[in-house]
Amino acid sequence: MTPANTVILIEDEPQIRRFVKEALETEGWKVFEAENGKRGLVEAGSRKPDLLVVDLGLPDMDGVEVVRDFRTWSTVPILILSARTEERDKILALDAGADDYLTKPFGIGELLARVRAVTRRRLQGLETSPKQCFADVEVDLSRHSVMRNGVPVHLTPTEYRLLGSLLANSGKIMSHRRLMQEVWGPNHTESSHYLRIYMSHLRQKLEIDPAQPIHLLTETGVGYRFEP
Amino acid sequence: MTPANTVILIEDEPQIRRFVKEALETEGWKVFEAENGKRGLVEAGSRKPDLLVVDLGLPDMDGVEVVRDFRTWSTVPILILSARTEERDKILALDAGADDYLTKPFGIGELLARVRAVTRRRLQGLETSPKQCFADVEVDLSRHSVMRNGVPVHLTPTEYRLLGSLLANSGKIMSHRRLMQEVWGPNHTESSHYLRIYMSHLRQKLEIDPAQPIHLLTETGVGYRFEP
DNA sequence: TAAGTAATGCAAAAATTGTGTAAATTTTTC
DNA sequence: GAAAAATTTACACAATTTTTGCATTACTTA
Repeated sequence: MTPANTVILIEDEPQIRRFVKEALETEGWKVFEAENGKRGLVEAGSRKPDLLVVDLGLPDMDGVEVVRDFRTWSTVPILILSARTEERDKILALDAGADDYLTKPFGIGELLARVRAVTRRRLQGLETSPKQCFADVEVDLSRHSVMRNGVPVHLTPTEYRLLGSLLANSGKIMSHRRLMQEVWGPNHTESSHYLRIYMSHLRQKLEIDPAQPIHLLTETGVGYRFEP
Repeated sequence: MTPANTVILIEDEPQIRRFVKEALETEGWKVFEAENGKRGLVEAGSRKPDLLVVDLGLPDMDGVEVVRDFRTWSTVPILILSARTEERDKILALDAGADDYLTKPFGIGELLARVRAVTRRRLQGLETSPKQCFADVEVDLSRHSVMRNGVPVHLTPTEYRLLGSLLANSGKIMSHRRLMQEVWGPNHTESSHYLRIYMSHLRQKLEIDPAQPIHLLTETGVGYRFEP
């Protein structure tokens, strides 16, 4: 878990709360606790959680009510903990918007595995890809997108590979031979002719003054270099 | 009539298979059965399912292996049925990519509620709301409905899956290979010929000027992208 | 510092590859 | 068996890569 993800744990029994809290913390979760439904909803509203773990049997309101209320404004995953084994209870909670329902007593391992399963899809979607910026240009190599002043810039596949190769070795000099090999493959290492043409294209598209490049630099007799 | 959702049921015991099949059919699922893992994977590859229900104890291979194999090319939800109550088994299956794990014996009601929970999440997808709008078009993936200026637009199942795949990854480039895998299954990754034909259909049906698309965009040599 | 040589930049062509669309044919579905 | 959908076939068109050609810049040495 890269950035400490936040979970709200709504559970009135202190022992179970402590047990679950410790388990979640071993997986890198930042846990906020609430001992009743009302406080839980307030916490959920202010902490911007990535997950809710809710006990069904709360002192002030039913857990299903918590789920319903929360679902009116958020799609964050909800995992239910409950001592109730009745099928009717499970159906009610799941149809109210819960993602999973775990019956007490349960093992730490299963709890954590279900948490992983329930948060997996969301994590995939929220994964922020690394962006590289220079001047008025923003490059997201993994998403294949280049923006200039917020306007998309179209690059051809070859232009893309060349830019990627330079950016991946930002600041370092890349020899003609090395660049040719990375972009055109191992059979095109003699000439650096294509390189000049495509460097020219990149400068036209990305440099403020293509004739006086400040980021896509020539190292005469050696190769090229990207300077951030 | 909206096209029925498809589920592959991989289960060797005939009684349970019939029991589960009938339950799913009452909810409008179109059920394809397989009595072992190999056949199940073949069915999954050719039927383009929206859900997999897998028994862990299969005669030819372990259910976890089925999950792993399937997950190499599809993100469709997987629900595990199992007689094994060991925590270790649950953890293994969930971490292999299953979305939920139901222990035998189980009730019809709980099974269906868990199916609803698991597919609801999928339709909301990666942080996408159930309804997506662009230009004069309104798409509701959960209802299988597409409207244009309030008028229903008919899409064939393939057109629908392709649109769904693009919308679920809104803004990102989807490679030919990835789209072919998601829409035509793991055995059609070489050619991107169908893709061009169905992209053309979608543009005819959804773009204001199909010859100058502004939402269903081509990334020459790479793939396609939906721009909201 | 001027002239010569090597290296680089760039435009525009030809060649190649990728793409859009219609229509005919086969397969599936009801 | 009729209708819908998927697949196959065919070809015009567009984008990209490669080739060609030459002007410009950077280094070297007299």
